Formats: sequence, structure tokens, C-alpha cells
Amino acid sequence: MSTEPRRHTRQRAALAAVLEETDEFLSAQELHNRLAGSGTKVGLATVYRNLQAMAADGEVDVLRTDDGESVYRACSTGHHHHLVCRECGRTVEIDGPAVERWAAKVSAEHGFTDVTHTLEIFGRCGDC
Amino acid sequence: MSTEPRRHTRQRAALAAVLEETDEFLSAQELHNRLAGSGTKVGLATVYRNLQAMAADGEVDVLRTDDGESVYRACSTGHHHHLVCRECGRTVEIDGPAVERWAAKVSAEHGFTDVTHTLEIFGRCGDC
DNA sequence: TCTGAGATTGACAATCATTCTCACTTGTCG
DNA sequence: CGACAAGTGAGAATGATTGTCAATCTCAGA
Repeated sequence: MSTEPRRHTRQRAALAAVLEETDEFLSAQELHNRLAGSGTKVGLATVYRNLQAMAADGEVDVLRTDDGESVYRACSTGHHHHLVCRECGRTVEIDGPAVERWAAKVSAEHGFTDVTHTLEIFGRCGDC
Repeated sequence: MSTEPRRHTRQRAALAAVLEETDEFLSAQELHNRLAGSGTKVGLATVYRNLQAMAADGEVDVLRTDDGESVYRACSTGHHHHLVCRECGRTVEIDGPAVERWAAKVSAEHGFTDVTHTLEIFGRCGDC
């Protein structure tokens, strides 16, 4: 598969730990702040590098906020989508077999192959 | 509704014209280049401002490429999604009533209101 | 048609997330 | 134990997008 062997470093462990602590999507900058706050000094570039690697290996989900910032979140493995509260950031992982099927069908009808898709739902959750 | 009255300017007309000429999603920078190429000098900032305004009024669709660039495309009015070829950029507008319903249902089940969603499908088209 | 108020523009500076550079550090493996 | 490449960090560099503000242009009204 894709997962290249990666070394085990203090920085990566700290980053993974911070990601595990929350349900929300966090920006690289925010993650960097939290790391600094929890006593572990990690370079911003390192945060970005690891986030990229983890995303490539499917260990975290990435999505873009409306203002173009990338936000990251630890995720259970497997393909799924997100329902995100635009007020508080609360995130619900959702699953839509029907949508997957629909996407595959539409793609095929138009002769597209090797397809992937992105689907995110934004709204205001009950608490906001 | 939302559509604020906007003045008719040479720059906006030129921008709209360039957008009408193609089926592909173009970046603001690319649009700026084409404008310069077609003899109409328009400031880059103006391109951005108009693109934003047009997007807000639903005259163009916006989406983010994987590397975070915003790309724009003239679109028929109404809510729809896109099937984009990642090789040649060819775009097919698609419609998915079932998906709309599904999104609404899932959102409601989790107590979310005022929801919007984004859905794009990327693949390789038959010609690529 | 003429005019004034205010919207719009353009050149360029400023922002800001992200990436690059490169010397230094540290896992990993024989 | 070494050595060597992967990993790191500080800061510079990049590059898309936004802000600034004086000059220009639209358009409603006279």
C-alpha cells in the first residue's frame, strides 16, 4: 500500500496526542499553539510536514474552511463524510452508502473513471 | 433577495465575457491573464472583487483546488454539483435530488439547521 | 445634457497560511 | 558502537488573496 515506513519521533507523537484530544477540526496553526501550550516545542514546519504525511496515510481527515485554511482531525479509518457546525466546530462523522453509489453511477454515466469525491455539510448544531 | 444592485462597468463585462468563453474552472490569476491577453487591462484586485461579488450572487461557481487555489466558472443558475476531470478540467454539471434529500435528512437527524453542503466529484474523463 | 455623490477601479503594500532551505539532531540498523 | 539518512527547527521565501486610498467612472436626478 501507500504507507511508507516513518520514524517514531517525539514531535509526531505529541501531534498525534493533541489530535486525539479533540473532536473538532483544527488548523495547523491552532495545533501548533496547543503543542506549545502543552510544553512540547515543535516547529511549525514540522507540524505541517507531519500533518501532510498523516493525511496521505489516511490517519487524519483534511478539509478546507471557507477562507481557505486547511483543518485537520483524527478520524476513524474508512471513507466517510462530515457534518460540521459552523458556529462551534462540533463534528459528526456520517456515512452515506446511497451517496457513494449515486456518485459512482453518475461518474460512470459520463464516462469518468478513477473517481473520488468530497462531501461536507455545514450547518448550525442544536446547541448553537 | 441577496442581489445588491451593481453598476455596469467595462471591467466586469470583460470578466463576464471571459468566463462565458469556457467550460473549465479558471483561477483568478488565469482570468486576469486572459483579460490582459484580450487587450482589456483590468487590475488583479478588481478581478478578485468582482469574482467575489458574482459568486455571492450565484453568477459563478467557486471551488478550491487541492492546492488551495480558488477557481471560478460561469454556471447556469440553480443549485448543482460538479463532475470534474482532473486531467483536462472538463466539467459536467450534475444534479442530485436524492443527495439533497439525504443531506437534509442527515442534518435534521443530528439537530443541525441552516445547512449547506459542498459536493464535488473528481475523476478522469473518457477522453483522458 | 450636465452634475454631484458615491460606487468602482488600479497600483501597490500588507497579510497570512504554507512551503522551502539548510545546518543540525536523532532514530534505525548493521 | 557508529554511520547515515530521515526528521527537525528557525527563519526566509512564496504566492494567493485582501486592504488602502486617491483617481476615475456610473448613473439618478435636475
